[in-house]
Amino acid sequence: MTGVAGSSKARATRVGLLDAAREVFCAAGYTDANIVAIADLAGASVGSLYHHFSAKSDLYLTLYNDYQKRQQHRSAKAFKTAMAAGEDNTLELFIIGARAYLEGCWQERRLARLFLSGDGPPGFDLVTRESRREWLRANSVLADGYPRPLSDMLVLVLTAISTEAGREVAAAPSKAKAHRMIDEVLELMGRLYPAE
Amino acid sequence: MTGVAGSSKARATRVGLLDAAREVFCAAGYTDANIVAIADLAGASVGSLYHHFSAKSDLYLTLYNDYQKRQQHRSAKAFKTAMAAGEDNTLELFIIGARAYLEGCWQERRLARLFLSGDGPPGFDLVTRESRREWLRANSVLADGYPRPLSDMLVLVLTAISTEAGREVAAAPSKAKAHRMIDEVLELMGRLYPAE
DNA sequence: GTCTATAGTAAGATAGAC
DNA sequence: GTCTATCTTACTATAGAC
Repeated sequence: MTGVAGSSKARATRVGLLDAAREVFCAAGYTDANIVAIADLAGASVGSLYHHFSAKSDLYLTLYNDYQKRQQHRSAKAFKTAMAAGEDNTLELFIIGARAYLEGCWQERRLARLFLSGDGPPGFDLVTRESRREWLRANSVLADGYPRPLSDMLVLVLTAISTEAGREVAAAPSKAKAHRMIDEVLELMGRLYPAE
Repeated sequence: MTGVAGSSKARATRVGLLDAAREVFCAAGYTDANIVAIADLAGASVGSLYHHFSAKSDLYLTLYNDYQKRQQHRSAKAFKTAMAAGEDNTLELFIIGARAYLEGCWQERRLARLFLSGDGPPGFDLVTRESRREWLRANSVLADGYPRPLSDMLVLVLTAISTEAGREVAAAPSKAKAHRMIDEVLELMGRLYPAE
């Protein structure tokens, strides 16, 4: 065991802190979550916590970035599958990506509720807005070369719908209800097909 | 001048504090706004501020409720005018109310940006969600007796669109751009007309 | 009844020993 | 890397003058 062993123990501490943070944040929200409670639950000290993370917001943002990466991955996968199957309608492709996102909101509903609750660190809404832009950019790279990109306003509207629907899906009382909601909202998106 | 004179002076202090709070909140957002700075700008003391308002959040919520009342009033007025003119399509009525709301977002863009920024007191998103429900309830009372109410999901989607569009309108660089955005987004809402 | 000055409190952040 | 003890910052509350 050389330096790597210490590193691995540190990693375990870090992971434990993140697990504890997820639990505490999901239970109490951001504002009411207590740094001491997170350290305690992880079986670590406050000083150790601050060794691994620069602030309460850092813990929260790390959890968010991991979550976001998983959501991005789900959408990209669905998107690529649809393209490989010959789908070439830009709005349809967006809707397919949105379905993957919304199903992810149901699967990870505790985290989705947390991040969509509005109770985050100062400036968190800017981070989420940036993530959405990133999501769109990544998908539009995949759709590169397609003839008709969607108008800015249509994209804004579709994104707003996805976000709000995600909140609702994450709060749904059952899987069946969640899927019914998803079907409904995607049907509404489909009505937005650009008029000639 | 009896007790009323003192009362009137107190009222002036209160109004001055609210004006100062609006200025500081709009400039700095909620989190970075400083209670002392608000009192100073109003030419009052912190103790005086706490005599009139119970907390920083109380100042913010008072500003919000006033703003919300003005927005509600704009929508209701447009709504009633349209109904008097014989408009009886539920979605059309909603869109007319949304136009009034969005024009209000432009007129009061500093406040609109503040309240739509996501930087408010803990739990403020619940307050705004409640306001939206209130807005819908007030309007649906006006439209009482109409045959086809909109589905829950359609209402959710329309509300999400209005909110997000309001944010964009409030950030628009010119009146012309703002109105172009409003026209665009209302046109998109119109496409959501329930299919048979 | 209204305001000024000051103290209290809670929680996130940090310093320095081990 | 981890921990304990301490510090800082703001919001909050109150004592007492006018």
